[in-house]
Amino acid sequence: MDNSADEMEEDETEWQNSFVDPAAPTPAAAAAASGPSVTKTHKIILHFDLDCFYAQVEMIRNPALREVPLGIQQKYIIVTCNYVAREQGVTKLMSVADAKEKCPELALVKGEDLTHYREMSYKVTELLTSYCPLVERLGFDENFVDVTEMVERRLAQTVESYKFSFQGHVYNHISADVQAGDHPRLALGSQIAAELREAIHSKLGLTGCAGIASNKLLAKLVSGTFKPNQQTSLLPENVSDIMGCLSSLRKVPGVGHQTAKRLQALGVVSIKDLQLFPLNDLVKEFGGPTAQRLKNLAVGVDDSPVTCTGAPQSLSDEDSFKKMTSTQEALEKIQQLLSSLVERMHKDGRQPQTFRLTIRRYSATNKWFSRESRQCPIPNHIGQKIISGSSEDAVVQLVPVAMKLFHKMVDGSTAFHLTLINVCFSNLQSRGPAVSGKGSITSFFSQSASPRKTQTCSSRCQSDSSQSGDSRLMDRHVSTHSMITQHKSQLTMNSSSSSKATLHGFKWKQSSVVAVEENPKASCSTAGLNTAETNNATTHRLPPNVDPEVFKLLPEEIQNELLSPAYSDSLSSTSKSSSATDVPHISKNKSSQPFTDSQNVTEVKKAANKMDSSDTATTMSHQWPPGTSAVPEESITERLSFPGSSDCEFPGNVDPEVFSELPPDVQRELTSEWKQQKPILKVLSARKPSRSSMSKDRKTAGKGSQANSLFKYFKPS
DNA sequence: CAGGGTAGCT
DNA sequence: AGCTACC
Repeated sequence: MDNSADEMEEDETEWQNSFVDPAAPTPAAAAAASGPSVTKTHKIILHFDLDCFYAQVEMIRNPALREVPLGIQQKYIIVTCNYVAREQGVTKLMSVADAKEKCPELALVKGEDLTHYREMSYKVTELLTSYCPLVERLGFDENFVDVTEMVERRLAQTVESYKFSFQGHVYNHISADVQAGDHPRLALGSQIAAELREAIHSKLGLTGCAGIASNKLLAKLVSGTFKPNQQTSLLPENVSDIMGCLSSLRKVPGVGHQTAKRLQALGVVSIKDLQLFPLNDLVKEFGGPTAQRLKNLAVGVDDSPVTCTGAPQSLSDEDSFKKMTSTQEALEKIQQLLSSLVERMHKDGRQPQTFRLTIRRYSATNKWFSRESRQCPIPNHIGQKIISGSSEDAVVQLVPVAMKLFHKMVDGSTAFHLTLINVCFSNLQSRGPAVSGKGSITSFFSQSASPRKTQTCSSRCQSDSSQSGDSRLMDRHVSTHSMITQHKSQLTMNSSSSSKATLHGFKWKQSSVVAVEENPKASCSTAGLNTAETNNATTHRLPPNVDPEVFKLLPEEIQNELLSPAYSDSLSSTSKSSSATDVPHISKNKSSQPFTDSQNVTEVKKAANKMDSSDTATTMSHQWPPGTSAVPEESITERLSFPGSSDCEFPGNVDPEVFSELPPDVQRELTSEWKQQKPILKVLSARKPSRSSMSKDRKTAGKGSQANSLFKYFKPS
């Protein structure tokens, strides 16, 4: 069941190997194990895809929602829905009207504010990153992980070949010849995938699918073959099967609408068409590189590396609407968007150098895409205000800047009709001690300074957990993985503890999530209380003169020595309280009343209990020992927020206790009323809705705009 | 396409 | 600045 013990000897040699010859990706170890193919350097890529992500996040926030059909609504469409709703015929991207027709009982949660999703999304990425540094995000709910090196290490230290069994499904699996060729590595990959999925579940409460294959394309394609909460490995001999099964070229990631249309014009509609289509003709249409890439994709070849995503390169906020026809409306919308964007930017900690405004105009024909944008540098003094937390000032000074850009696109004196406005900060710079020229891994260590792309992550992973004498649980990685915590702080991944700044923008610095630790039981109930203590737990900052690339290759004790001064900072988690659009949650339609409030509590608990036991992987050939399945029960129940919970935001004159005694339908009605009345505009601090924000602090900004009045921007100048 | 993000190439 | 792609 577990690795027998082969111990730290192994580790040491590993370290030395890496240290001595950092350039060779897989040194002796690779050759040692299994077979001839060494140079081939077949990669093992994992693709993770969380199940109905937004719905899961909402179900964690309010577990009562687990039992009812739930849709996440943005404007008039259901962007995703839970599996209860899917059973009733609701699908992604269905209109609210259609969805309600299919399922009158559908509970709806507004999902336009992405805050919670974004936060959870980064927690997942961070968690994965803490096990293996090569992680690439794709949207909020998918991640690629290159585990090639981790696999090699395990291969090198595993003697018993019978251990190479697959976890989860194997695509089109027929023969059980698990020994051949790449199978052992894929099998190890599937074991890692299972462990990572389990970690995501136990630490974050989320379920998802994984695909295991030799490249990103294949991993992604195969991950969807068994849908909720399962995983599938793809053997090389079945690559053509999975490619052949694709119903159209559009199913190939990388072939979008436009590309598909151009191919269609050439008479290429199926995968097979593309496989057989002469490369030369393809080159004429797409150019060399793209043509080759397309041909490769058609046969399941994809050499694109897993590229560390790191912290986002831009932050944006947008809103769409049916029609906007006046400059006044635009001004207000821009102001509103800027307020939340500036706050987010502040939490990120980096200073944006560029601002961009984009719009979408209505036009009966050609109504789909076509956005226009204008951008400009952000004056330093404004940037400073953003990072220093003078958010209101920053907004006040940015609004005129934005309006200038607006008027470069929109002539305020003639009629217009807009359907979307987007504001964006980009060219994000981290101030802070010299990020070594490389622009690399440093970021993962530094706490206030930049993340940045860490190109390709230098191809080598550092230690993973694997040394485990017996707990093959990667939890052990806490000790080997450098910047993780040293002692078991039990922090709880989830929040409620808060840190002023540096949130998910880049949590990269020190994976907070991972600090959650054996003893999940204890952690959560105390989470809310302990935060002050747990927060300054332990992260380390690399001494300035230490090259991180080198650092990570060092043996653990040396690392520890280098790091000895404590670290500060916050663990992830966010002060939820600040979000105005936060709460009310169940917006329902009349016809049904899912729960009464007394039920509410018990239902919620039930739901939480169900959680873990129910779905782990399916055809797993072997299950976790009972004890290891770390149940996040408390952490889940802690998060609940239904009417009456402290999570809820009530108008000032409403006593939550009283509120909770009201009949549920009354609660709902009140809740939705408040929601509608509450303008999205988050009031930045505890301040009054100071409408007058613009009038104070007139600094005669270096150039343009005395902020005296914004009216001058109503017209083009 | 919807919706609210992202990233990369040109 | 725009397009294409991804979720």
